[in-house]
Amino acid sequence: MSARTTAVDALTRELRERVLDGTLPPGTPLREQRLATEHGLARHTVRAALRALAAEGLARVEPHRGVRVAGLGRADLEALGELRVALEVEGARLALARHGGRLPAAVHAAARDLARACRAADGFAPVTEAHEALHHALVAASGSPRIAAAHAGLAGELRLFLTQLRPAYDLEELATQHGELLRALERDGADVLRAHVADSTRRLAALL
Amino acid sequence: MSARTTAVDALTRELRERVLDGTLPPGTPLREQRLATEHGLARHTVRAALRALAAEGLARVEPHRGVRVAGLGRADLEALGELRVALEVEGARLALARHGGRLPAAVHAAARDLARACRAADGFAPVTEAHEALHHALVAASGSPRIAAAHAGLAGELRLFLTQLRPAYDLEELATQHGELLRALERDGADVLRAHVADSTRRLAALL
DNA sequence: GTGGATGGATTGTGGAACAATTCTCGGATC
DNA sequence: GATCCGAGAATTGTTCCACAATCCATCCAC
Repeated sequence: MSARTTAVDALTRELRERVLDGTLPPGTPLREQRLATEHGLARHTVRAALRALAAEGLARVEPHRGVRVAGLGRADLEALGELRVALEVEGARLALARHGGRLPAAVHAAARDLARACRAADGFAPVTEAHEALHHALVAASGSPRIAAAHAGLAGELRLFLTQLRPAYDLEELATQHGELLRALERDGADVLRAHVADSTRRLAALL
Repeated sequence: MSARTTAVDALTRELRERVLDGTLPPGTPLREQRLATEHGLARHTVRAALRALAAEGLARVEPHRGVRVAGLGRADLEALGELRVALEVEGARLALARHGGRLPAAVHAAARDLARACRAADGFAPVTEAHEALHHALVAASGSPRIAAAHAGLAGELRLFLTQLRPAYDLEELATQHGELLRALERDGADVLRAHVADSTRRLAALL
């Protein structure tokens, strides 16, 4: 029951939600005074929340000019994809090394969850969530907290792209494709992930 | 000439310096009121600077308990090393791919600078600086801004370890070792970096 | 000793104000 | 008409002060 959360955390969470669900489109200016009065908070609190949001890559702050919801371009998407490749490939490599060339049960479970979400087909959000969870489970299985943390920090940005682009995914294909991905990882090693992530980045870039 | 910088930036910079040169040893509590009066600033300003420092990994903030200079343990060092490997290996891979299997002139120049700094032997700082610059030049040559940015964000933390450990490096060896590293990269590909970084991490860990 | 009360220190937040900077827009100039 | 310019508005950066919430150390009762 305890509202075990600070005011700036609460505001950060709400703003993050609104950015990610598209209520606040990219480029929208986030004025301190306006947000403060709207939420019944002090400007300092709003400021802190805005900086936190910027640290997640969901907003950009220009000194003396305010902060606005982060916009996205093809270059940003590609750069983000390259960073994801770096983290996921090395994460997968460590995960495989730690578990004798196999992937741990948590990863396979995440793949099953994704398949289930694809079949259920009740909305887009559960699928992207399960997809994100699978990729993160893979990285988390590396046992490397910093790689996992860096990867988790990218989740928001990635979702920002997804909510903007609403890609036309074939859900059936998405499920089987990831099942095959896990098999290929255990058979051929971590590098097969490179093509997988690069391909999904390419698909998104095509929508820009 | 313009002091084209905000107060919080200035304080962040000063605190960063003091943390990195060892004036503020790990574990030192950074009290808001104390820093505010000492520097003639408002507590809010100090708070912002402390959050910025924490975002760089140089301080840790515990809610309602304040922030203190980041301490380091073996686990932290190893986790940092794994993240560096992820970024540097993929960065090097992209750099080689972009330049037809070679490394661009900027990287070779950085290696020469390192060799020069090692021979000059006037202090430790120039060597670690040149060493950092070489590794970053390698990653920057990837042309991937996000990978480069993530790598740059690790520089502070890495230096925090170095200033604490003062490893006994054979400077002659350091220079030749990195010259050989570049040759090996161009000959055998990016993966040779893994052993290089892992080895240097191991050396540091041995001092803990 | 163990298990609280209690008070001091520190962080979290609010409110108002002012300086510094950027933005806006109506004129003056060409 | 287009461009430059300056005054005022809007917004951010910062200070000061206050108070609630939380944590911490110490002392007391048992």
